[in-house]
Amino acid sequence: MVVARPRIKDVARHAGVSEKTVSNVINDYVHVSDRTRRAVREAIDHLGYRVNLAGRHLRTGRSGVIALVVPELDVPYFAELARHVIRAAEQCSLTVLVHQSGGDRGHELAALSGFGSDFVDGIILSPLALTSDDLRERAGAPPTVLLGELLEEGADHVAIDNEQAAREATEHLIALGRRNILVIGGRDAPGLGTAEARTRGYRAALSAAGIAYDAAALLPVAAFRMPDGADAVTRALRDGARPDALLCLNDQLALGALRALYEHGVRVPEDVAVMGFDDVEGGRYSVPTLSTVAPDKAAVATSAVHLLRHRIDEANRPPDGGDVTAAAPLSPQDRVVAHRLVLRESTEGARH
Amino acid sequence: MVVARPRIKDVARHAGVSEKTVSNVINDYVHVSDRTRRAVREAIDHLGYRVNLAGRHLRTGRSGVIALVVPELDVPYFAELARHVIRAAEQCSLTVLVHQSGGDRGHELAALSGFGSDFVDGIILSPLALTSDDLRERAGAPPTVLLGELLEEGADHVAIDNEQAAREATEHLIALGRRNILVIGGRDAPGLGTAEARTRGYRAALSAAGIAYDAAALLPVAAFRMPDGADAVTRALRDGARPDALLCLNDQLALGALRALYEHGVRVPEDVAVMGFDDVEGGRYSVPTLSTVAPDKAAVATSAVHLLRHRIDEANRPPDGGDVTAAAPLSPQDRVVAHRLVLRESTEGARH
DNA sequence: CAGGCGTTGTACATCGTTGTAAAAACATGG
DNA sequence: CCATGTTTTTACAACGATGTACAACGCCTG
Repeated sequence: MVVARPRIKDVARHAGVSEKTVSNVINDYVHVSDRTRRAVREAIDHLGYRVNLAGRHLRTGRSGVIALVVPELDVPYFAELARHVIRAAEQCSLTVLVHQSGGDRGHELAALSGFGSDFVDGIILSPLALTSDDLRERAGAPPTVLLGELLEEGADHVAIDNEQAAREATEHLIALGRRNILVIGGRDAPGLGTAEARTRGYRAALSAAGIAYDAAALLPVAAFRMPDGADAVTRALRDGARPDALLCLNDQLALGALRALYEHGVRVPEDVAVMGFDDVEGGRYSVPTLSTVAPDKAAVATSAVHLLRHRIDEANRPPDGGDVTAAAPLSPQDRVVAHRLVLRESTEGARH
Repeated sequence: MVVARPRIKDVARHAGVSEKTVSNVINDYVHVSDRTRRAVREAIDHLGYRVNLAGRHLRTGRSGVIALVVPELDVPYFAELARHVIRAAEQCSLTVLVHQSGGDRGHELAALSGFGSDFVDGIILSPLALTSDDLRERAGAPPTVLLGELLEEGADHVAIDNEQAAREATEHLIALGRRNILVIGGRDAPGLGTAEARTRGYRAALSAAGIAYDAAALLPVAAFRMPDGADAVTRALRDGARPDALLCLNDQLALGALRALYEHGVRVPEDVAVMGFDDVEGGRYSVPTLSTVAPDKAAVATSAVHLLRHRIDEANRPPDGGDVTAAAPLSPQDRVVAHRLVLRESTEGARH
């Protein structure tokens, strides 16, 4: 026969105290004598009690679950990021629910306001299709941290300095003597996304080096995945482009590009140097290995999680009894995380 | 000012009915007159009501959340699988919590019995380190579906026919005239894991072709990732092995192996043919592209989710009033999902 | 030793929903 | 018009935990 799981009342009875006292012990309330604390702990261990999260959730309004919303989990960058986020959340006693938006605005919106609001304590969102307007109207939504370029003033976000990173990457290519640099995934809109920021960095580097900028160097892509990178390169070559370098706005595009270049008999890096972004594992084992901009993914994840944790606690503090010492609600945070250039064969060639 | 979210009682008041009636409408209870049903629907829309999952969870004991437990999310196979599982779960109105076990038995055990039991309605577990004993003792755990080789009789599980798949892959290599086939990640234990099953298939193919089996052909790895594949190959070559084919027990090992072979100036497939397992996207763009065993991942995911959904509903049905028509509890299911060989450059060479 | 204060412990109500059981409303047939 | 059966609706009590408010206790001080 299956023994029913013990409840707080069973522990209370077993320890000879009230239910509330057990609750106090569980929640590390200060004013509990060592004697009773020990007794309760013992009862808990003895019965194998563990709190029922449904009850706690209903009572406290917090579930201990946060949502991570990414476009696609099978894009390695997001998978690696998710891994770090889950790890970091664990440290903060949070559990992570992973959602995929498919880069779809509807899904992202739903994530932002909808499904979560009574189930999830907070949201970490890596937006692809959202606009600033969407963000502005998120009333009643749980605390949210955005990953990637800042879309809207009032929101917390965590990212590397994409413009600067792209500039450094481009400067590296220029330093190699390359002048005709195509940008796979580049976008010259005034927009606020990551692609736009990286494109700005590219232009800044060109301009600083006195190289003319040609909008035709930006090759748009439907998605940031390998097939798109391969297609873009194939199309460009067929259209007569003769680049001596590619700045690919993520590693998936770059890996697809490497493949397409190989198929066209173009040597990397001799004929064309290739840079990516993200430093995914695949780029460390490709042929040739891929030079890339490596964001500190662990730092992105921990920053986002800690920031979110802070917001959650903040939102849950008693409605401020005018206590002057109480920390004022934190102003919107822009956390910039470190990145570095990782130079490998696709720009520097094999070591001898 | 923020308006508090409406509760069921607000809807009830607004529609002029009892709370229970609202609940009945929400849950599509049959005996509600069309008139009241409409009125309640209208009130719901008008107030923008949405059920509070905490309350429902506490009352019903079900959260609508299932856990997916994989060793590491940044192994592309698991990321791709997770994507499919999340999709499939969505179809069944289930939400997915992703856990990473790190291939650690402790974590897997915790997943199996611990954290979930009052929070998660069911578990999909891709075990790496669990033993049959661990599985047998999962009392009081929520319904569980295992992915991968069957570890224990009483458990539901979903997998491809790993032994057969490995046999086909090996036969393909043999048909190419290869005789000296190393198995990266091979394991000859009597064990029950996926690696063991694939190794059996390899041996069966050798034996059928009259090729002698040498246990030294099995190259153990610490993990099933690119570095391990590269290391294994490097070590083997240094030790004087001169294989003409590699059967890598997953694509990550294979991609690592490709890189190592390249570094040693070994041509693929001319000198050494390489096969992997899983058909991850990386293998479609590697140089050379990777021949592999492609499991129907979407089918694995949907089978697992549907099976789990079934178990959850089953576990929640009223304790059977002797109704003869009630479906008997399903016996443990072994679902075998289709796979196929995908032949690419790493065994067949480039097309001309 | 009364009075005051800070520490420990408890009774009770409550979070939002749904199952139970029974009442109310409605139909049907004699 | 009443007995009978079938819908439709409702009151009430849970589910398990914790916040509030207060009682009990010990200790110190005057």
